[in-house]
Amino acid sequence: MPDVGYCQREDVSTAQHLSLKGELSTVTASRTAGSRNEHTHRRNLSAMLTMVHQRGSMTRAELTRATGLNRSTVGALVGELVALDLVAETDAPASRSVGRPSPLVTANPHVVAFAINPDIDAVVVGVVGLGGVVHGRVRIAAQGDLSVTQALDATEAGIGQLHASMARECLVMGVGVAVPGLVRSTDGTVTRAPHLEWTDVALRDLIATRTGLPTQVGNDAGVAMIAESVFGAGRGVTDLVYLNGSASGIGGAALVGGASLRGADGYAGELGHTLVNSDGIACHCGRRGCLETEVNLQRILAVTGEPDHGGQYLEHFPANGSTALHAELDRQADVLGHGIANLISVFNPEAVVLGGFLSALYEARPERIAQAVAADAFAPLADHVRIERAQLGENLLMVGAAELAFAALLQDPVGVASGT
Amino acid sequence: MPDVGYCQREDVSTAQHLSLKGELSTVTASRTAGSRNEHTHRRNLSAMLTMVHQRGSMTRAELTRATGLNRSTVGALVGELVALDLVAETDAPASRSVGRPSPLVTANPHVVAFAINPDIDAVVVGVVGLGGVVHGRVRIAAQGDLSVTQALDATEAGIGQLHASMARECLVMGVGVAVPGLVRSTDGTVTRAPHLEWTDVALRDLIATRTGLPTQVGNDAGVAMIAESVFGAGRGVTDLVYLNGSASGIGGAALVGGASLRGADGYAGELGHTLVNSDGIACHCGRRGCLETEVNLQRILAVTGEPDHGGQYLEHFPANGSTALHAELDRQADVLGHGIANLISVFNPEAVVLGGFLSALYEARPERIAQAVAADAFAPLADHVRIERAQLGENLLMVGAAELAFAALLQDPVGVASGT
DNA sequence: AGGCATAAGTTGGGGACTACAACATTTCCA
DNA sequence: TGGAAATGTTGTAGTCCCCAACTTATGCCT
Repeated sequence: MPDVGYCQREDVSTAQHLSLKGELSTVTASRTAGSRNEHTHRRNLSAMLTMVHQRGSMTRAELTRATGLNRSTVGALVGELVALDLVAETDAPASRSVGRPSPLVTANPHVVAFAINPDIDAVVVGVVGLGGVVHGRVRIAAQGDLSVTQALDATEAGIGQLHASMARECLVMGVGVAVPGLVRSTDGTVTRAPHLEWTDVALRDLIATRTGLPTQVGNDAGVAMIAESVFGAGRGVTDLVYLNGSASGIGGAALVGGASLRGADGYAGELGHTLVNSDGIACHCGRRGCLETEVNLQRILAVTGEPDHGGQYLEHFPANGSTALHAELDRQADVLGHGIANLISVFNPEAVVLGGFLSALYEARPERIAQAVAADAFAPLADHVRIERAQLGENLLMVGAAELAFAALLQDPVGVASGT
Repeated sequence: MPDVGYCQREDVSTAQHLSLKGELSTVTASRTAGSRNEHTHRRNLSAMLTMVHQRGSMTRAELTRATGLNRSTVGALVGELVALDLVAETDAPASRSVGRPSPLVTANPHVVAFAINPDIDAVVVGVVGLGGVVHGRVRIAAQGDLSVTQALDATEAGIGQLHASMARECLVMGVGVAVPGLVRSTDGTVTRAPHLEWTDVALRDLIATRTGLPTQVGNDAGVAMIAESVFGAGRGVTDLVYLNGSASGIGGAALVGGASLRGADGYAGELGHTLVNSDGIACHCGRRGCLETEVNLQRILAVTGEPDHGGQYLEHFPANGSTALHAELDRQADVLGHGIANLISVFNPEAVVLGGFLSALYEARPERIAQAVAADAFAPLADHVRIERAQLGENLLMVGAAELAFAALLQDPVGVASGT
């Protein structure tokens, strides 16, 4: 019997996000010759659970239309999800139209995942339910720079705290971790996290053993992109580029044909290290003129003369700042526009979503960035692209990391939920 | 993971083709739509036909192992493909191992597609069979620059010539077109082909009405990438970047998680217009220092003082050229290395495949390019990436374009073949 | 208030597909 | 020459979905 879900880590990691990606290497399959009819059933359950999770409540009628399946089929499938306690059916809300009211199907928010985000000075731990509901979060400050051991301790402590305050009926599906660094997708190892100064940390296994829960690890920008694409500015978009500006640099990720861009090892999407200015300053990556050295919060703080206390300008720049600040914002807006145009040439996205201080920069200089993009990119590509600010605020990484943990459940509701 | 090759992400490019059969409208919602039992059958047939098409002959036993399906199921499926005349079963070759010999299943090379490649001075038309066999090709020269009408006439003439010489039993599945320019994937319109000076040409419909055959249009680099990924240097690779250097510029394409990168409108992959040198010369795209202005065959010809007569240096550079040539090759090798490093940061590919004069450049300066890549890219990404020369020669675009035409058949053998 | 139209859930029959097991066939090797 | 290994073939059972007919629930109109 294939014990789907927890024990097969490769399964879950390749199935990250919404899409099923088959591989052509067929050697591994011979053991678990999958029953195909059964798989049809699983796919339909998966599609249905994914819909109510992502789109919120839906009536059974809406589910019928959305899936194209027969009413009777939908009824049976929903019943199965209800029996697994993954969704709940409630009576229809008052009078919306003629006809017999259709029951409302809602993802059970008490099916939860823990979300972990280790950063330089703290670990943030949250608990997130199906539907993207953040039930709670705690921030556990580090003493000095965050070591791996500290991170593990904080993870355990945070989960413990949240566990105590959680509703009794909560069902924990797993742990999702968003790490600011390169994460190898095959085994969830943090190959290199520059700001944490971590190298080759087998984080997935460490957290999995510490917590006893199935764990998934992802790059923070990738995780944020997933969150925005499912619940935020990228809703319903299949091709988008996400750029996040934090105090420590620019992270990037892309959604390509509805699937997140992973690359051969999971390292894809280092969009902060694409060239925007050959004459620029040296980047810590060894190159010169990377996007993240030219469009950079520290350089803005240097102009304003402020110390960096972490969070300023991640949402807004002052409209009445100094001339020097305005000049620097102009410069960075131009460079960002060039960088975006470059990415548009590569990805032809439907939308470009900006988070962190890039969102603030876009708020401050929307037309300037749009002009730089229009000037640089091929017209057919630039014409249709939407530039948008990220919509999910402080819960961005929590929701996204939880999404990592939910992926296995969403892909195979019966296998994962009934095995628990 | 129970499912192997037969559960790949549905290909958007083929979805549009299905719609003309008046199929279910579930195509548009394929990401979330429900799955049916008949889909299972279709996917399995598709997987099997795709395998014999791409890998060449396989025994039924190999198919059984590769799909993980039951022997009886495979027998029935193969029988169906034989009945449709899409594959042929032949007796096993002499004694390869113990046991009853397994019949050899081979894609029927007489199931063919026409491949069209309009270029500045000519249209090349070919006829390609399943399995990637090029049965024949003709080149029809243009008078002056190639107009759309000329291209259509040449297409018709070329198909006519090839038709006359084709085996009687050939079954024509459609037409695939490789165009040097931006092609909108939704309707096969050539939005802009700079070197042909075409703008907004509804090429798919024009050729479809002219020939009476279902037609697919793609960008030439994308088409070449598909060919290399299926039959050439990118065999078995799911994440690769392809760069092709022609006399008129650099085309690019990427394979991402086993699917070709298309973008929202199909324009993705303009890798020749990514920045490599802010101080570089102006590009026809309006920017400065694009990869294709810095790594450029014309600039090499300018150094050697030769006139451009089309085909030189697309395979080899002379080892004993002038000092100026060598200096220029060095410079271009360095720039190409930087550009590749940039793309590696973005895509984290398993392989980078170089075609056209870039292949010749890599042959001439392998270590120099490798060094530039290693110096610029993150070590974890650069370490594993293979840089390779394209393997398919003059048939590259023929095979790739035919692949466009075969896509619908490969995805739904019964629907397409029995409808013919 | 009571029918009528609309919309949707429910139930049972039928079709399509795959798995499995038992049996038949072919080849290699001792 | 017979046994082992590998494979094809056939019939049964199980799963899943669709369809049609029936039932239930609501809004609207007379």
